Order: sequence, then structure tokens, then C-alpha cells
Amino acid sequence: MASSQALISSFDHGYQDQPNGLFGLRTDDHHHLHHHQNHVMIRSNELDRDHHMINSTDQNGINNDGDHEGKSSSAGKIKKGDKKMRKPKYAFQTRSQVDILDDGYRWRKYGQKAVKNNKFPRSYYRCTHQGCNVKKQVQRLTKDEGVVVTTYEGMHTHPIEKHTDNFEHILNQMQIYTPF
DNA sequence: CGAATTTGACCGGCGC
DNA sequence: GCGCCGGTCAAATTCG
Repeated sequence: MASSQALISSFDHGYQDQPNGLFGLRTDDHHHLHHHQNHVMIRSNELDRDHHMINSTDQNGINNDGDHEGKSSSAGKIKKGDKKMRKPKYAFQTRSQVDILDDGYRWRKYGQKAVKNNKFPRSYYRCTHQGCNVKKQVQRLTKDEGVVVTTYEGMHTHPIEKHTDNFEHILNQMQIYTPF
């Protein structure tokens, strides 16, 4: 059921100008979700969710998976040759009761911080595959508790490592692989 | 017993 | 320079 409203927003890093939250995402614009059945899903499988993925009009190589060495390293902010070192991010807004949207990858949580103007914390995850430093953060809107914003950063350099015998996952993966 | 979370400390950037 | 803020690290703890 298309009860989900996926709002996509690709933003080039930089610092959020939005005084109101990290993402400029808004659902109240004209989201006429009639009603979303709040069936409690089992752990990692959500039925009603739409993920739309978009490719940001990329520019310079995003080869930023090489650097993630420990602390105090330029992980992300490279030199200032270009004033705009934008690392592509992809934000997904999803209606779901659970925060953990399973996209088939293995994630390791590495942080959690409270968000201003939001009573829910934001969680930071990393792909556990070696050499694949894809990050993602999950945040829940305080306005709509049912909305979960997931922000991906980077690209996976390895196949999905998960065998799911669920229809939902298969369908979901099809969505992932579809360019648009 | 190894792997994943938890959670406070820490760090760099920015505004004042 | 100092303090706030968003993001990350890492030791301790929990989980499988």
C-alpha cells in the first residue's frame, strides 16, 4: 500500500541553514495520507514503506571511503581547494513504527545524540563491511512520531549481505536496484 | 567469548 | 578565545 510518503531530499553537506532541524524535509506540505494502519511490525521488517533513491548530480569523485582512520583526521572535510566539498547525502523519509529500517546491510551504531527541537534522539550508524564506510543516521520527527528520516551518506562497495526470504525484502531490494 | 551497543568524553567549526 | 553544536570515538557493558 502506498500509505507511505517518501520525501526525497538530496542536500550537499554544508551546514544546515535550517533553523528548524537538520533536514528541510517537510511532510505537512500536502501529504494527504489518508490513514496508515499502525500494525506493529516485527523487528526489522516494515511493510509499508517506500524508499525512493535518487542520485545526486554528482561532481567530483566521491571517493571518500578511504579515510576514516581514527580520530582527528580529515574524515570528510578535505582540504579547501574547493570551497564546496559536498559529500552527497540521501535523505529518506519513511513512515514506520520502528527506527531500524533494514535495507539489507549490516550496520553498527556508533553514536546517538539528542536533536534540538526534537525530543527524539538521532542515531548514527556505520556499515560494518570492511572498506565500506557508508554512514547513515536515523532521526524521528517530533512532529510526526510515525515519520522516520534516514540519511545515507556514501556508497556501498560490496553486495548486500543478507539473505531474506521475505517478500518484503525482495521487493525492497528491487526498489533499491532500480535507478528510479 | 566475540561482536554489537551504550554513553559520556572529545573534537572541529562557527558565532559571538 | 570561549562556548555551543553536531558528529565521532572508545571504554564499558550488554547481547547472542
